[in-house]
Order: sequence, then structure tokens, then C-alpha cells
Amino acid sequence: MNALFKALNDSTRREILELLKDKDLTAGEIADQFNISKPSISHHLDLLRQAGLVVSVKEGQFIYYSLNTTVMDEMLKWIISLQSPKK
Amino acid sequence: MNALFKALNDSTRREILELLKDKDLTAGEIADQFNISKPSISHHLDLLRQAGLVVSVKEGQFIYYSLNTTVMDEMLKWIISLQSPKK
DNA sequence: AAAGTATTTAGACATTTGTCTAAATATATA
DNA sequence: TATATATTTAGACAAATGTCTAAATACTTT
Repeated sequence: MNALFKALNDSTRREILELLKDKDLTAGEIADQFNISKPSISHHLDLLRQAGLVVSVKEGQFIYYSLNTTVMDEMLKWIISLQSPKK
Repeated sequence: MNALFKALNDSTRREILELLKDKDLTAGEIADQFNISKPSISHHLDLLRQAGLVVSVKEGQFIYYSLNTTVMDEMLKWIISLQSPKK
């Protein structure tokens, strides 16, 4: 869960996930949404991929990124488990 | 949500939350569970409090910490909103 | 009032993080 | 094959983070 919380602990990365909610995007299309250099966005995408939150597929010159939310299941379970009644 | 994700992005702090799930504990009782100095634990507790995840109440010499999970509602909603169908 | 216990504050330090520019890699097109 | 486009890799750097020890604060007990 470490990589997951780490990936989510940045507002740019959370915004990237929100963008991918609607549709898959190329690295360039994602970068265009931010005032941050492309290498920096590439690095953010790498962290998101390490966490399993996105998947990348190469199509010719482009690399398409898509959202994968299933990896959050364990995290959701953990959060909900905290909410069980106290003693 | 920034402070919340930041607070959760550390395994020691997540363990502290798990300890508090069962019962309220004093700062010292919490510190006793870790191989980390008391000042460091105090700092972790401060970050958890900043995020609203714990509440502290002074009782004489002791300070009791308790878990507050309600602040995670917004975060849970955000996570679940990501899972809505694409396109 | 003095000494002991509980906790935090202050300040230092190494590591991690987010960002940048420059360069490398890979694909497409003229 | 040469040039343009898309993306990443490499390396640098300032800021943030987690940890520590020493000292300060607050309460309790003798």
C-alpha cells in the first residue's frame, strides 16, 4: 500500500487520475493540461504506474495512459476497517 | 485533502491509526509500540492531528489520542468517484 | 519547594521528492 | 535517409520529510 499512498500524495498526480477518468490520454495530452514540464509529468506518470494506478500502452509514436482503479480495493478495505466501532 | 493524503503517506502513522482503532492511548503508550524516539512519534501525532485523523485530550499529566475517521469521508468519495465508468 | 514523569519544542542532518534543462530513444514522414 | 514529433532518461538542485538529541514545559508527588 506504500506505493499507492505515495502516488496519491500529490495533487498533480491526483488530477492526472481525474483526467483519465473520462478517457485514455497520451502522455503529451496529459502534459498539456499542466504548467509543468513534460519530463516532470513523465515522472509523475511513472510513479502512478509503479503504484498500478495507471497502465500504459504504446501505439506507434504515442503512449496511451489509462486508469486502473482496482488497485485501490485493498486501500479502501483498510480505510473502512478503521471505521469499525471502538472496543 | 492534501493534509489527509500526506498524513496517510507513512507506515508509522498508519500503524498509529490502527492502534487507536481499538482504544484511545496516551502519547507514551503509542510511542512504546515503536522503535522510534518519543519526539519523532510526537511529530507524527502532530501531522495526524493536522489532518484531523486524531484528536488529543489532555488529562492531567497525560495526553490521550483518539481516532477520528469522519475526515476520510471526502477522500472516500473522491476515490469512489474515480471508479465511475469511462466515457 | 524539589524531584520525577509525560510530552512537546527546537534545531540539526541525511534522505526523499518535485521540478528543471539537456540529451537520448523511438517512431513517423518527407 | 534526413527531419520532425513523442516520450523518456540523466543529472542537478531546492524544498520537504523523517529521524535524532538536548532542552523546555506542564503536571504530580514527596
